[in-house]
Amino acid sequence: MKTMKEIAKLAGVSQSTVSRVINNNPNVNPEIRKKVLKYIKKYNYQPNRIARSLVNNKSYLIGVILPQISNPYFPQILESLEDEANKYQYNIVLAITYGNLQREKEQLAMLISRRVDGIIINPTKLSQTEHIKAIKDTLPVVVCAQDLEGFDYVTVDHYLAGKLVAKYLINKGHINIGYIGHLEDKKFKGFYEEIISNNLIFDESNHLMKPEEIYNQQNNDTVTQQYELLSKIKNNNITAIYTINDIIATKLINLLQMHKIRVPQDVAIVGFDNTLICNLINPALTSVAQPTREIGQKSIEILIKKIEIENPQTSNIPEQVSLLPKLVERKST
Amino acid sequence: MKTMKEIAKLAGVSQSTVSRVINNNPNVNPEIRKKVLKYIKKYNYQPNRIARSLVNNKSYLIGVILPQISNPYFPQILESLEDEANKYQYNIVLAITYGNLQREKEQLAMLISRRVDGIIINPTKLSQTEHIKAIKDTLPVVVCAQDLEGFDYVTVDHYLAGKLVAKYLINKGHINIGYIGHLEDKKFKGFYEEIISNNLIFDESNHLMKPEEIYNQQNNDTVTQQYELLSKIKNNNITAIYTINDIIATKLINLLQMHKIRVPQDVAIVGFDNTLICNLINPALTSVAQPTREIGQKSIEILIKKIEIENPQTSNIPEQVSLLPKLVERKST
DNA sequence: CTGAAAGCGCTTACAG
DNA sequence: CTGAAAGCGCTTACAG
Repeated sequence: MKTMKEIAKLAGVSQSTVSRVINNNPNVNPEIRKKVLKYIKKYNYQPNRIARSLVNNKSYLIGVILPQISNPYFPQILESLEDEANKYQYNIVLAITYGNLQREKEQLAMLISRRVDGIIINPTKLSQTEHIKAIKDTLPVVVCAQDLEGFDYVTVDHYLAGKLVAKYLINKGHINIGYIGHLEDKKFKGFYEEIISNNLIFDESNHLMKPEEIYNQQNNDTVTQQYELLSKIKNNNITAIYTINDIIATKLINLLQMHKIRVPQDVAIVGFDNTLICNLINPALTSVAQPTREIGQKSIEILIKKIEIENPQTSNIPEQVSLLPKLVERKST
Repeated sequence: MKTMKEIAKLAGVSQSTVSRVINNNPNVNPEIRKKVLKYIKKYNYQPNRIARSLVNNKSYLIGVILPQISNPYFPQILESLEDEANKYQYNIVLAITYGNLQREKEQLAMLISRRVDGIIINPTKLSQTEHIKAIKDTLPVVVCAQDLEGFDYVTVDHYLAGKLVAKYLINKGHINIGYIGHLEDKKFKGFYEEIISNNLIFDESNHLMKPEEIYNQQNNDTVTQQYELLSKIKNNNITAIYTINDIIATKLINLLQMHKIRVPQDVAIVGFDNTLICNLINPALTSVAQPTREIGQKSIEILIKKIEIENPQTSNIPEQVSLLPKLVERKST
């Protein structure tokens, strides 16, 4: 691979001039520009962006840290991040943590060492983020698809999503609605408050189980305590169930059908994430869609705004965006 | 962020010495090393890898070019690539082409300009690869999850996979087996030859349709000419169908069930890729598993071997690895 | 419009 | 064991 110096020599000009041609600096004699371009083309010269980064103190690289990408939800976001970053001439260095906090720290150090211009992160553990906080005054950081106080973030509004599901099901006439998920989840909070504000009841008997009791994400295995679940549904006259993701919802539908409980006639089911699974199963699954494309786009937009701003101190108020969820209705409700 | 020069000044030593400490060069007085390390820790100094890359002419970056990652198959491979690269201290720059050849060329130029040490690519169009060939004498390239003559590659053996499916179905007693896919596909070639070598028949009536006739990958839409398909199956007494991916297989199962054709009693179905969908639908889908983890690992291993070899000319024979497919039997057959 | 020179933050012979 | 110096491939004032 030729260097700029070699191209300069071949064209009989100085390195400065070649640099000016490469960077479209108008102060170049058109004749000379043409000659230089000829040699650039002839040797298929590509300027070394590493050298350029060193001079400009800017890598045009964005580090993206994700816990995993085998769940179909993250690839959608990653694709959107990559696509949007490209529009601004940035590229993505991918760092996966596999749910391991130590690895997240190492990946963070690696990205800093590589002098990425900014970082997009979906934190591995929302309760342990000191190491991320520690760098955010040095390097722009945007939290993606999670809301984390003190940070810039872009996420779907989980609280509203919960409300949306409750409203929809109540509107359909359901008065006794079950939930499979964690009670601390904001997806639940909005759901719960909507139920209560409609003078309906949600107590322990409506909290059917935790997600890990029906499906083990690690080894992809079903671990249901079936009979407990089924009796809870029957004994409490549950007619609709809100689940925290499409996989859980699908496992649930299979289980119910196996026991001759019809979906949606006996029990309606709502999933979350609106993955491609929804259209593949029978009945097709009603699910809450996250605007993954917008999440990716907005994350990049905010990050690049922070990168290219002159004095970072002025904009100390974090930009926090909660996008609207959308309920996609299908046959399961 | 501090520089090496500043750390040197603080520690009262030369920059060379700090460099030696950073690089674990044994020729450093233990006392001095300790002192230098103290300042490195104190200021949380991280050496600038961009500068290092410029000196060493080595970026420890691998470019990965994929057509997309929203299909659940690619993330598995990408995860494996990232994980394996990390073990060798390399990181991944992600480049997605979205099935666009022009974009593939741009991404390739970008990666060259960034001076990645090597490229892993799943080509967007197998019929148009001149631009990839053009760079492979300059930069190590490994083709991933495809077999492309003239290149190093790592893939599952599609031919064997086809044979495997045919053998399995014939062994189950099926004598009239349908296929949904393209006839040029190697997945079909092995399948076909196995059928023929068992003195069974495969003619036009067994080629049920092309994949794009049952499912449009672009807009995620079902476009079946249902009646044509159903009558082909009935009129020809097809009792088993081999499809080229799990999504098509699932669409097919839904269609059959809608028309009261039972799976597997009336028609057995085999998918391809063994994605998470297989366990979610009813009946669970028998599918050909690709060893995605091994594909990723082996791709990185070969690439890094090529990167770190002294004279690239000697190893002009491309390394081509075809890994064994595995048939995962479930309820659909 | 053009070129010589300094400098980005490192590594690495070389001399001592 | 240590430091001064050259150099990696660029960009960018500066002088002309």
